[in-house]
Amino acid sequence: MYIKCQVTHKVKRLHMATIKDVAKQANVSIATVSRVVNNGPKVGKETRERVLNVMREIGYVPDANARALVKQKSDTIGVVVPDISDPFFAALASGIDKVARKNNVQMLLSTTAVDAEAEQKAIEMLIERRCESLVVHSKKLSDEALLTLAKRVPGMVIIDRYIEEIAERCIWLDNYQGGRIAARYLHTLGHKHVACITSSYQIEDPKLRLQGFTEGLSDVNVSVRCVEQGEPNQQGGEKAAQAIISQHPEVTAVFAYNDAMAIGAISTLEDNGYKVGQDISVIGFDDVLIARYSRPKLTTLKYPIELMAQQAAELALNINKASDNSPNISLYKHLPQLVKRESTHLLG
Amino acid sequence: MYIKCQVTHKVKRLHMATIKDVAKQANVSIATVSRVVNNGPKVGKETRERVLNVMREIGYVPDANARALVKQKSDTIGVVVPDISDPFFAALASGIDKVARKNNVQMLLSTTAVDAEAEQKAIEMLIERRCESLVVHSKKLSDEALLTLAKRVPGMVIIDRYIEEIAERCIWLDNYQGGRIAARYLHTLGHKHVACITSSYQIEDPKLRLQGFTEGLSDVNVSVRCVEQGEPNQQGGEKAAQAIISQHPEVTAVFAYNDAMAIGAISTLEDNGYKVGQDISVIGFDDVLIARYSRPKLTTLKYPIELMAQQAAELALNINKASDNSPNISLYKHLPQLVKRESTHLLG
DNA sequence: TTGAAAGCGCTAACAC
DNA sequence: GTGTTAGCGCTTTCAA
Repeated sequence: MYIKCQVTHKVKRLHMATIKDVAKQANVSIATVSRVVNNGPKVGKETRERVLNVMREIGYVPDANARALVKQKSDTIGVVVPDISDPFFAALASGIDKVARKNNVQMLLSTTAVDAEAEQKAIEMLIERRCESLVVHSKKLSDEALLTLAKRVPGMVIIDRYIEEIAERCIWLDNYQGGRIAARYLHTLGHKHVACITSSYQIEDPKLRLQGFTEGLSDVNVSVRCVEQGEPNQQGGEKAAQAIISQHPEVTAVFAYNDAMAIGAISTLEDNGYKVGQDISVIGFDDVLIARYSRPKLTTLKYPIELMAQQAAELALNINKASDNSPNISLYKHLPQLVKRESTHLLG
Repeated sequence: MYIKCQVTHKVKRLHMATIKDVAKQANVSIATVSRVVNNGPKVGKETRERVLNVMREIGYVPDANARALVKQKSDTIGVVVPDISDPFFAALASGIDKVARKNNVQMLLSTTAVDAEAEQKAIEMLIERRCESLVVHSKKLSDEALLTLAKRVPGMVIIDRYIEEIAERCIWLDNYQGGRIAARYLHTLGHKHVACITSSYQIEDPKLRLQGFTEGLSDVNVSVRCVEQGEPNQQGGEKAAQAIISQHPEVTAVFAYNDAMAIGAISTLEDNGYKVGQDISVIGFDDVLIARYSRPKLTTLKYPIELMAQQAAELALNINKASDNSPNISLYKHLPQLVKRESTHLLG
């Protein structure tokens, strides 16, 4: 028994100080220590001082895991995104982080490949960690899978996707209208020969944007000359533009799936002697950082992702508190906003 | 007593299923359930099946907090950065996330304002969460403060900063040499009238880069014509360039503190009739995404932050395992690499 | 192969 | 004001 105690003690030295250590040193009970740690109400001024000092001395740091265990909550908001190095998702994460900080909550980030299984696992991991709030960007999981998950986790909200059954927990962008807005603008500028660069990824967003674009255009009796697919990055945009100018030299305006593709397209166009913003118009989508840095500055549709992320975080955090059961769902649908810069021009 | 039990039971229904629920349902002890959850060795095949089924049925998800408590480790790597929406730090986070995923570890992100107290608190919070590994980017905390923290947390590594006493836990970039490299290159191109745009933030990096730049230049008998300070962003670069062209029109080359400032400078320059890459050269620092998207494409010094972050994460993770006590510290110092693109030109 | 029991560090009654 | 105590959900000996 002696030996065991000694060993235990020895091991302890390597670990962090616990509430017991503080209690012993300060000659109080652990309850009292707990009270001063949590700024509890009934603690003698002198006692509090003494405990505080001991805490400082031995470098006591409360164990959040233990606390989470007994309180049944971890003050953590979980976030699922495909890739944090993508500026779009960085903005998303940043928005969530801002409201998390304001609410004294930590952000736990889980990245996924763009892959259903990875998405499922990422969410599961956050549930294991007992995140009471979750903001999930998922493109690959089925509606059913997401629904099941949502049922299990009341504080889970979906961002960038609309699922009717849980509409009150979806913060999303109307991609279809985005396409229409682009179409209308190009029409206003007088363009009759337009092309569209879309993403080859099999998710809804590009389809909806293209559909909105096409329909918006056909409303004014112009039809899309050609649709080029590609990876949704600069290179994809470059290749697509190549195809467009070689096969459809009559085109005077291009609507790209996102800013990266738009900028890739611009690069190809300029390299081939076109003056973007004079000879040809290019319009992007998202309005990420590069849209402002590019030359010519990119006309694009602003995806207010940071704002949406903040809203999503707020929602996720609030569901668990006072559940405002009359949410104004109409506020959850966002519309992209046209940002006119230099890459588009009035025809003729 | 009855009442209490009932109440307890009622509350339980709202919460997640626990190991006990599984045990009861499957008619085994919690020890057995634990074994199957952790793929323990000695469990009867039939028993395992039964337990697995029950787990699925009642949707059991182990509580990571409880596990962390008893195992005294949380399989979490903590990261401290000022602002995740900054592409530079997004890249840093992404690097860490990659190795975290590979090691089945979650990433806990803590952002700070650029402020000593916030940095301290961020780190403390991660210690509370019992992150066994930490990667910290801190510019405002003093060496002493960082040293104290490092002593308390063996798995803490510092990134983007060198502190001699814990050199074996610092992954850093030689900013001074970066400045020299820029100087040498500009000299090679024949420039004699050069300016420097530096950051007004009071941290070491800009000072070192400027010092390296100045000394590198004076080695070849050219002196820096003027040094403009500004916020380390596009706008700061714009203003600085304004000052340079109005006060020192003879300047033919500019070394900017970072890519954002460089691009701001380019923007002002072009707006004032200069052809960057022909009339005047601009060189940036970092090589973030925008350097490749800008027009002209930016010549810059690559800060291999993602690589460094991976190395930092690897180091932080390994310190706690087999402590390789003969680390090759020389590998921890990184050199920025010149990336020649279009914003610089041979003079004359 | 399985179960009983002792905690991990902490909070929250409840008692004094 | 302060202490005692019963867990939170889990892992891990030690017995059986």
